[in-house]
Amino acid sequence: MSTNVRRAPAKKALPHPDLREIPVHLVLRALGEPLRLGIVRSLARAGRPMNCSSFGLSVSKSTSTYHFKILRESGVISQFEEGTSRYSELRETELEQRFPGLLTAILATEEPAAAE
Amino acid sequence: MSTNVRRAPAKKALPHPDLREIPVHLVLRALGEPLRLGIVRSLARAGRPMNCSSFGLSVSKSTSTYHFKILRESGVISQFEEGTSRYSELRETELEQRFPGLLTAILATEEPAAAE
DNA sequence: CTCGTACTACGAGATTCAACGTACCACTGC
DNA sequence: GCAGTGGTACGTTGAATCTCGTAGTACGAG
Repeated sequence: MSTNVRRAPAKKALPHPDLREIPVHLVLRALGEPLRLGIVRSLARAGRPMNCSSFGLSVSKSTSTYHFKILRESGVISQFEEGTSRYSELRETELEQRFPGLLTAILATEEPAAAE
Repeated sequence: MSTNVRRAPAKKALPHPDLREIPVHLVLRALGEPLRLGIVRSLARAGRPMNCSSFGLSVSKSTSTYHFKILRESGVISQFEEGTSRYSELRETELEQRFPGLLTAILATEEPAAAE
């Protein structure tokens, strides 16, 4: 074969809701859960997509999937698959446009000693 | 008796949590409920204490009490009794100090057609 | 093809939440 | 005193939420 960069990593996007159709109380409810808020904080700190398994959450795999799904369905994060793993990313810009200042205000809050 | 203004209305305050001890996820959860968010919006629009019964909520008395209690316990509102009724007030200034920009950002969101 | 990795979907259990009715208390006005 | 108003507290019920285990899919390495 010509080169060794033949195959791009196959970023497959998953379906995401249109943020214009998300009422603010859904976002608040999604972030009103310590575990999910922690995920969002990590994502914001990282500033780039993160592998689901690199959060070091202390719950089972199926429980993580559940929380990531809620975050995705409430428009807070977007996810795409790359190879064998799934990456999550904060929809920071869109969120800022839809709910100006909201995410910033929440993230500015001090952390209650990150669950390690 | 001497005069008819003898008795001041007897503003009796109720116990409220110290906002410094409220983690942000509690506030988010409290506001992540449409009915409670509606109450907070009304309070913000009024800009002054409101009688519990003047919200015109379409739930039973005991349910209102329940939601007001949650808002009070999560530090969002304060309540005091005056005569025979109880008034609620947004803890706007304290909230702004504890979580700068948060309440503003939330209230700036358009309302999904106020439940009438 | 087989194995291991990374994650999902489904079903089940425990806990929490939202709504209600009833009973009750404090105050007002008659 | 007695009734009415405005609200709480308690117990209950149904729904939603959170958690997990199991089974299964999709991919990459060998």
